[in-house]
Amino acid sequence: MASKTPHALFPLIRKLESVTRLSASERHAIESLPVRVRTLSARQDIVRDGDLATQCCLILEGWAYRYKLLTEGRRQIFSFHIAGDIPDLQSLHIPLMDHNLATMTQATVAFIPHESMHALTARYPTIAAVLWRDTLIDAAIFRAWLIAMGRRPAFEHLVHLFCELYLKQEAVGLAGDHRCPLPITQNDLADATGMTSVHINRVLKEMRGRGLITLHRHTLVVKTWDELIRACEFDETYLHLQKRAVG
Amino acid sequence: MASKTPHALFPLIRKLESVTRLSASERHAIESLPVRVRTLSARQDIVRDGDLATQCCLILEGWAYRYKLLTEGRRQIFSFHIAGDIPDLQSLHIPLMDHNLATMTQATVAFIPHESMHALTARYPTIAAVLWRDTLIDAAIFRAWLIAMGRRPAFEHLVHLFCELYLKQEAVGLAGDHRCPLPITQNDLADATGMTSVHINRVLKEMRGRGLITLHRHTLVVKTWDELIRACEFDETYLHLQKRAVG
DNA sequence: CGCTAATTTGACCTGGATCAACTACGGTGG
DNA sequence: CCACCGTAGTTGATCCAGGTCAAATTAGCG
Repeated sequence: MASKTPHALFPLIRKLESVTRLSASERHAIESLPVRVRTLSARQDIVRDGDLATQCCLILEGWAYRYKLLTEGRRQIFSFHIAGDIPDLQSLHIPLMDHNLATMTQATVAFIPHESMHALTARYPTIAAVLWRDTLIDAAIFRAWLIAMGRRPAFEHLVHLFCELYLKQEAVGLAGDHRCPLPITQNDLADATGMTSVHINRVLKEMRGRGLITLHRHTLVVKTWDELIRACEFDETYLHLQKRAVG
Repeated sequence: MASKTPHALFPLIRKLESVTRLSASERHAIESLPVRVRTLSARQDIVRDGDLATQCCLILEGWAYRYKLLTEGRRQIFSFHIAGDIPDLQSLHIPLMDHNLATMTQATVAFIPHESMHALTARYPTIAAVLWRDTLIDAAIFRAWLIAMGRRPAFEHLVHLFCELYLKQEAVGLAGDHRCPLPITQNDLADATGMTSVHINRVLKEMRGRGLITLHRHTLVVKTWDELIRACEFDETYLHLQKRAVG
């Protein structure tokens, strides 16, 4: 491994190997996937609601998010994505998009044709299983968001989201020392939580006031992790994070 | 086909064939799955939050639902399931349950060991793909629920849910003529939509008043489908229903 | 018939929305 | 270096959708 130059799909391989051990041929098959790497500017749609997707998008760097627009300017954000994620993996089996995928920040992404993914998963059931699993975790996160929307008050809801985003980043080495990037606006937080940006602002003020967190210049600083966990009954099980199998 | 006695897994085969054509050996492999058929009474847990699942549960008759409990008696319902659904298919790749699955009504279910499912999907990528697709639609429905929770007022939200439940049942022949079973209480509707049962009751009254629907004795009667659709900007794309490939 | 769970209604309350400024700040161009 | 501008964040005042509490009323069901 150390002798090879890092492959563009390394983030994907790392993710798969955190769940299962890949054989040499499996690893080789992945590395042979045809990829098109692109750098996109912030706030740019990657696939749109209504599109027929023909490729998947692996995030190599930066943030992306998924959302849907309703009438009267309403917007619902479904998820935030970081390096290693394939936010539109679901399009592999449901090509007709029912929502949008866009960059949040400037981002580097790798596009992989569905065709190649289908060939890969048909030949290597293990790889198919791990990718499938990934989409299931995606769904588990949706369920967590449903709980937050339906049964948590605003304060708890937002704390819960922060815990999730911190842990997701920590798992891939993007967060640490109680601090992580959070390159999203209060308006985005509002559309992710079903609130208004005004109320997000007030809840953040309250969180600062209680000495739980700080959110400044797109950086989240967690003051007291334990209290944060307690403030929202956070149970990380649903994220199904592995203990860093591969460095 | 007509010469065979109906197999217990026929609802599953029908679902798979509505998406793809199965070869004789694929069909045979499914019919050879070891199943344990049971009839359960209403409101009985099938798998619990925290359990390590070892089998999947195919619903043959009746309703099931998934939910999670929080402190102070809060409950969030994630989904309702009918014949043909495998509500815990996700446990195949994430055995550690992060929520509960229970019957809503008395129900007949078929249990299939994970082991057999793994063997089946490893051998038949096509079957794996269709089952994977099914879990992706599950996720698509979660997204629709997120929108409803986050960005729809109560009335619209509930109308949307009714449209979804009607169409899901219609697709498998359980609804028709603007009428379908809805064997759930107003309290369940409340926990599914993030409201209180009092408010559900008032919204239902309003819906009756506007002549949109009737909900009585666990039967939903749609008075004017078009208005219902319009009242909640319903777009059925996310359900990815097939045009009845197999009868 | 009687018991329990489910539905319905009324009175009142509140978390978060709405509306409307105002402030801070990172560019950008002169 | 500063003036300008657009985006994002902050704050106050007021409002209302939906929650809470409590008490009937009705439906199932053994």
